[in-house]
Amino acid sequence: MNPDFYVKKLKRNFYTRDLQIVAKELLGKILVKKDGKAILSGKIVEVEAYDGDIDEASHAFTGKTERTKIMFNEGGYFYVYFTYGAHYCCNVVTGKKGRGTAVLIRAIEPVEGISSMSKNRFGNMIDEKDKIKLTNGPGKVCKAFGISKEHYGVDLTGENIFILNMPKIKDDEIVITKRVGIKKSMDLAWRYYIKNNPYVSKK
DNA sequence: CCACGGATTGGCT
DNA sequence: GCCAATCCGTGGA
Repeated sequence: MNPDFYVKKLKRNFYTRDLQIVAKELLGKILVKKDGKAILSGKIVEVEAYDGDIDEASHAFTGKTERTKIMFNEGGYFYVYFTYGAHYCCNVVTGKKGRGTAVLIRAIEPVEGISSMSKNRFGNMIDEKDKIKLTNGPGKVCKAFGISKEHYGVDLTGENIFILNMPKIKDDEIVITKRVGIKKSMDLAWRYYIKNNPYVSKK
């Protein structure tokens, strides 16, 4: 699908940088999950940044707890949480150890393993017209990729779940808005998505 | 110990 | 557009 020279796994030093930079640069990168022989992958098209220090909407805002402790690790780990009694959401931990920052992956454009994603989401193969519904939301991404609590704390520099490097999306192709679905710190414009991408969850 | 409510989704009015 | 579903982490008693 892509020339080999830029398709390679992101290393620790990508993730340990500043939250907002990592959030923005995650756009266009390819999330990969290996399930035995099966490979699920997709392009990250929408993210949100959460900062435990100054952001009341962040789960890390109240400090380190059993649920949030992975966010205080150095960047490059997976923070998976369960919400509304039904859905998992996945985040990429960023920054230096002790910072409590993470990037929520809100939407993905499927690349490989579309039939597996269909089964995970709907229990069977879907019509082409429904492909858009596979991964256009944070809960949907986790369902499609089969991500749940067992993936809490996974090291993204490992072999099971990782992200492939891709060329940076240009600034004029990135839309920056306020975040979605939160009731605190609503003024912060920490949501980033790829302009005109059909898999973005909301306009 | 117990009550509250959520970084959502999908179905119904 | 509105709202119920449905766990469980969190915080107050």
